[in-house]
Amino acid sequence: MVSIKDIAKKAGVSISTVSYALNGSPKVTKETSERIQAIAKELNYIPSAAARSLKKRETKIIGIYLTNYSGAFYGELLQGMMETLSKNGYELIVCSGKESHRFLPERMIDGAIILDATYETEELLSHAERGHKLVVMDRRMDHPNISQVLLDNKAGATLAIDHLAEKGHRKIYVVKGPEISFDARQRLEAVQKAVQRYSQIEYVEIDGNFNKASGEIAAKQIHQEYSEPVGVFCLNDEMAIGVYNYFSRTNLQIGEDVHVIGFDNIEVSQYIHPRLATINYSKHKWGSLASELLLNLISKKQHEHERINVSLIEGASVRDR
Amino acid sequence: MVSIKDIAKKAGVSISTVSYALNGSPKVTKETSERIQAIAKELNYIPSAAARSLKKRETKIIGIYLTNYSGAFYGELLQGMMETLSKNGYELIVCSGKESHRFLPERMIDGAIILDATYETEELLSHAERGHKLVVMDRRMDHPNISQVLLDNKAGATLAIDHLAEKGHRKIYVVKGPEISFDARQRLEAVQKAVQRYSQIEYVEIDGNFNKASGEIAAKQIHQEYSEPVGVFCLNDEMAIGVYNYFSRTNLQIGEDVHVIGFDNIEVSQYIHPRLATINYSKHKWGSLASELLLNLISKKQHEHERINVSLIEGASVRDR
DNA sequence: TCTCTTTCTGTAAACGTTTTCCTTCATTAT
DNA sequence: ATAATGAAGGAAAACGTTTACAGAAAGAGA
Repeated sequence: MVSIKDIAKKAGVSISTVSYALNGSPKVTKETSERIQAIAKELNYIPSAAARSLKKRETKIIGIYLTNYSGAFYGELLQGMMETLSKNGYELIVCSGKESHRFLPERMIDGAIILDATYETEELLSHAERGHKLVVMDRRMDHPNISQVLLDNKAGATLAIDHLAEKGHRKIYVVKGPEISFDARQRLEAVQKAVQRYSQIEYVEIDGNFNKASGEIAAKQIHQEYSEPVGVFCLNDEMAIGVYNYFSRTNLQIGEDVHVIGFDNIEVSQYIHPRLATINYSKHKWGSLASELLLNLISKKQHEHERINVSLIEGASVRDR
Repeated sequence: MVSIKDIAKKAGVSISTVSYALNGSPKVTKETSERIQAIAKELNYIPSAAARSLKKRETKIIGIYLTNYSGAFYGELLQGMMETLSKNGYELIVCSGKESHRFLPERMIDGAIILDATYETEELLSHAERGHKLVVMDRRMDHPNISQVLLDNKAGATLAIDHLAEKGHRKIYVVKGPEISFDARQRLEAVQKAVQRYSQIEYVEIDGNFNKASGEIAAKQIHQEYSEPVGVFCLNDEMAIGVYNYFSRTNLQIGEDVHVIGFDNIEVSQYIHPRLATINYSKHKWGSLASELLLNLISKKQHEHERINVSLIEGASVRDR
């Protein structure tokens, strides 16, 4: 591997001059600088990231922690992050797997964005305590080294229940999410509050796990109890897909007998029939905002709390009763 | 930041002893070792990744290069990679964005898996030439530092055409992929060859881009020219979804008037109606095999070429004419 | 001519590890 | 008693940068 030492030798200057030249410092004359640059190129010089980050104590890399990459869900989100970060000279890497947790404390990355409910809050806190910068998207945390940007789950869940109620539904099922998910808990809480406002509504909770399989299981239960048209609020779209899937094998029709609304507006939701009513929000903005807050945290050292707005998307999966 | 120097001072030993103790070397007695470990824990010591990789010239991190993260497609693939890698003490990071190309030459990662047609073959070659280890999944390359694992696109495309022909289709449209994609080129080539075997088949190519939008545009053309039932082979499932989407707004029915088969068997394909006929392969295996080859390349320094088998999945989207 | 700036370049320390040699000391064999 | 062996630990170099500081040369002001 060719290092600045080799360049220095070839150029007949010291390594510091090479370093200055390569970093465009004004401390070295234009001619020398250009001569050095030329030699560097000629020798195919590439700096060592390890050496540089050892000395500079930064890597210009940000990590995003995800539980699993599945779901078209993440595409837009990551795109939003990448754009904001690369505009500011940072790179994004996607991390998963228990061992990757070490990236932050070992200073392999300059900061982390967390969207992984299995990451212990304790652990995050200890990182923050050590001076590492974090943005959480999946929990509420208050610490000078942690910013947060959360979905307005409460508004979204309320919107969903109101939509079903408005369409005349009196019997409403809610397919819940996993206990570990902050979003799931917040959505459920809002549902419970919203539903209280409608005294005539009969409300039933069914366990769910945010994946298609649990949507199918929930659908089965709904099917077995079925006697009249019902509304079903799946706390995410993926479970709603599971519900569709189940009912496609029965004689009950989505949007006729079973009225379904989801949450997230994932890409598939617009391609299934009937179009899934759901709660939408900008994944792109969520990602870019999270990145922005992280950069602020790193440079200006100020932590902030932001919220992402949601809106209702109507679909033929929910119609008048 | 606490370093081994601090530990050494507190333990009253030299830094080399600390290093040995922390790395479980037999050069230091069990008692000393345990004492040092305890002090390390007490001081909350975390090693510096930069310092270590500077010295050891390895990071135990593998990078996978993707163009864009969209598509449920990647979930399983990455899962397969992660499993194989973590079993061998490696971490996986997902890289995107032009700047992330530097990770490999700067030795931030020990090897890379390429699934990104926009990555120049030239560039890959120059990395390999420098001694870096690569596995390509999206092109054919022959170099001692490069292994490859490709889909059997030829078999898949042939299977698709044969399936349509077998179902009695005489007019077949092929919605192509982008010129830049190796998979697209291979599939098209195989289609052209396969179609020659059926003299009575009328065969039409339509441009496509591997995304839903181009599927819709292709569908529009097919619709305009429509006179009798046709078969449509979309070179990937995503475009097939676009075709579904277009025809859902017309009076022509998929599986009745327009018979569609895709390629990839992405998750959505089984949730749309009618079920999309497609060419399937194990994304999990593709990923784990790629990782395995990379590890072999790194440890045993031998390069290999592998192929992933494909199979036909029938669906109601293709029926007898 | 001498000193004072200014402009350029070099010296050397530092970042935090790993690892190759040494040194020391105790144990055993002769 | 002496030499040989082995065990335990230490000193120091090395990995490839960055950067504070020092030094030299050259031009300008006195």
